[in-house]
Amino acid sequence: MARHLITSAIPYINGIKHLGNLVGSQLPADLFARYQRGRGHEVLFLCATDEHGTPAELAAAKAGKPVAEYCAEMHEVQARIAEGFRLSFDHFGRSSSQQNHLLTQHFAGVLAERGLIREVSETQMYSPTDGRYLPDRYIEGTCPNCGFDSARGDQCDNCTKQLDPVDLINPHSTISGATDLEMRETKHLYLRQSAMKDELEAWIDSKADWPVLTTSIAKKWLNDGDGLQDRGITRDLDWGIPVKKGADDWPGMEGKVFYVWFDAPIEYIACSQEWVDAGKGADWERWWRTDKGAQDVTYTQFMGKDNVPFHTLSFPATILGSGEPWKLVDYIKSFNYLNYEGGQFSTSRGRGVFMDQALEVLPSDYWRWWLLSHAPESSDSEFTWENFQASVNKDLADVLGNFVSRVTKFCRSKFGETVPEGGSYGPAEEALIAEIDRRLAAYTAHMEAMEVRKSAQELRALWVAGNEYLQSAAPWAAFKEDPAQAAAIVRLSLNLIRLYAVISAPFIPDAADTLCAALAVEDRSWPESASAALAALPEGHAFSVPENLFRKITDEEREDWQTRFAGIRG
RNA sequence: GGCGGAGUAGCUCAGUUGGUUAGAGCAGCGGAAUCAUAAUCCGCGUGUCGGGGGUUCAAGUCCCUCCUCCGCUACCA
Repeated sequence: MARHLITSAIPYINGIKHLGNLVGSQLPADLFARYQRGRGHEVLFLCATDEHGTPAELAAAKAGKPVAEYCAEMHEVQARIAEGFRLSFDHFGRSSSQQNHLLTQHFAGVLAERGLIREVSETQMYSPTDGRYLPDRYIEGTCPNCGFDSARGDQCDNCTKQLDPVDLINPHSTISGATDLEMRETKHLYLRQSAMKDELEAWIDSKADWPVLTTSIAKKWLNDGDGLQDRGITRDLDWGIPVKKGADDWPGMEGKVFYVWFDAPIEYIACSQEWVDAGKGADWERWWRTDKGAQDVTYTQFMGKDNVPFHTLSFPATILGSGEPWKLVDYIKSFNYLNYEGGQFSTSRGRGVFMDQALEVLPSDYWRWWLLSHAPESSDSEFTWENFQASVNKDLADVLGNFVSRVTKFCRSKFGETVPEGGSYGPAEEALIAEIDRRLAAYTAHMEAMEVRKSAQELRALWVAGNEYLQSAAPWAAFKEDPAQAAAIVRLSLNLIRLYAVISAPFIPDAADTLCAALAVEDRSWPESASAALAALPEGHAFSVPENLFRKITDEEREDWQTRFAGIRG
C-alpha cells in the first residue's frame, strides 16, 4: 500500500475565495486524494488557513474585531464552505496554531545555527497615522517615471517600472490616506537562499517530470538577474509568530514576527501535528520525517501558479537548510488561472462567483464537475454561464443521470427492484466489457498522472459507453421476444451504474454516495478489471430506484445568475 | 523591458519524439428509437492550425521574425 501525503496551497484568511482559487488548488488536490484513497492507498490530505500578514490585520480592523477573533471566525467560515464542497481534508488547520508557532521558531533557530540567516538593518516606510510599517504596495503616489498618479510603492501599474516607495512623488498610505510617512530604520532577518542556490537548482533539475509551468517559474527565479536572492523572513507586525531562535529569545528582534511566507508552508507540517492533537491521527512524524517512517511517502503539492516560487524555492530552502531529515515534496502540480466571463475574477470588485455563493445556487457536485473538467492546466481557462449550463446539463443530467434513471426504472417496471436473473452475455456484452476495460485503464492512468481534464473526458466517455450499449442492446425491445435476454442486459447495466458510482466518486462524491446507497453497494474498491467489476452485483441483489441525480439548469436561471454575479457582491 | 504560457472548427479544448485525407465534446443539420430527466443513439466538418519567411522527401509539430492575449517580475499573499 502506497502512502500519499497531499497538500493544497493554504487559502488566505481575509475573506471567502472565488471559484478560480478553488479550482487552482483545493479541488484538484481533493480529486487526487479521493482517487488515491479509492485505490486503497493510505492518504494524509492537509489544508489550512493562512492567517498572518498585513491584509489579515487590516481586514480585522475593518470588521472592527481583534485580529485573533477575526481569524478564528473566518477560519470557521472557510472550514464550513470546504465541507460544503466536500473537500476531504484529513485536517483543516490554521497557520496561527500553537504547533506552527513552535515549529516555525524551531526552523528559524536551526537555520540560524547553520549560518543561513543574516540580520539586515534597513529602512522601511512607517506611517504614524496608521501606527504601522507599510508594505511597499500599501503606499501610493505619483510615478517618477511616467507621472501616473496612483503608482504603487513596489511597481507602477501604468508603466510597469519597478519602484522603491521613496521614489514616489507625494506618497500616501492607501490605508488611511496619511501623507506623514517617514523612513525608519528597522532590523530584519533574511534567509540566505543565495547560499543554497546550487543545491536548489540541482534539486529542481532532478524533477524532469514536473509540469513545465512549475519548473520554468522556479528556474526563472533561480537565474534571473543576479540569481536567487536572499529573502526577508520577518516583519514589523503585531499578529504573527514571534521571532524566536528555537525556544530562546532573539536579541534585537523583540516585537517582530515571522513573515507569512516563512511560516505558511511550515504549517503543512504543523497541520499534521494539529491532526494528531485533534485526535484524528496517531503519528505525524511517519509522514514528515524520513528517519521516522516517511521515506516511502509520496508527497504531492497543489497550487496556483502564483504560489510556485514559494513552494519550489523558499520552502525547500527552509527544509534543506535545516539539515534535518524532513520530507521534501516529490511532485508539484500547478495551475493557471480561471477567468470569468471574458475578464478576471475580482475579489475586490466582487466579480465572479465566490465559494459561498456557488453553494447557494447549486450543490457541490455541479461545480466540482464543471471546474475539474475545465481545470486551467495548460493555460488560463474561462468560466461562462452558458458553458456551465451546457456542460452540466449534458454531462451530468443527460449522460450520467438519465442513464441511471432509464436503467433503474426499466428494471423496476419489468423485473422489480432486484438485479434480474437469467439470460447470458453475448458478443455485444463482451464488446462493452472490452471497451470499459480499455477506457478504465486510460482513466486510471490519467488520474494517476493528475491529468485532470483528460481524466474527466475519459470518465465521461465511460458514461457514454453505457448509453451506446443500452441503445443498441435495447432491452425494451428484447423484453417482448426474449425476457431472459433483457434481464441479462439490465443486469449488466445495473452493474455499470455501480462501476460509475465507484469511479466517479472523486469528481462527484455526493452522487456517488446516492448511487451506492440506492444500489446497496458495500464494496467501493477501485476496479482492476471490467469483467470482475461488472459482476459485483449478483442476480437477486436488491436495490432501490434513486431520485434523479441531477436537475437541469434552466435558461431563466442562467440569465438570472449572469446578471447577479456580474459585479459588486452582496 | 525581462522571463514564461497561450493563439487549432461558431464555442470549450486534444494534438507524444515532424510522417497517410488535422481530431473530441458542445452547438447546428438529417435520421433511428420510445426504457428514461423531450433524455438517448447513428450520420454529417471546404478549419488561411495568429501573420510572414526558412529547414526537410514531409511541419500544427523544428528554426527565424512579427502580431495579439495572459501571467510572473522577488515588500499582497
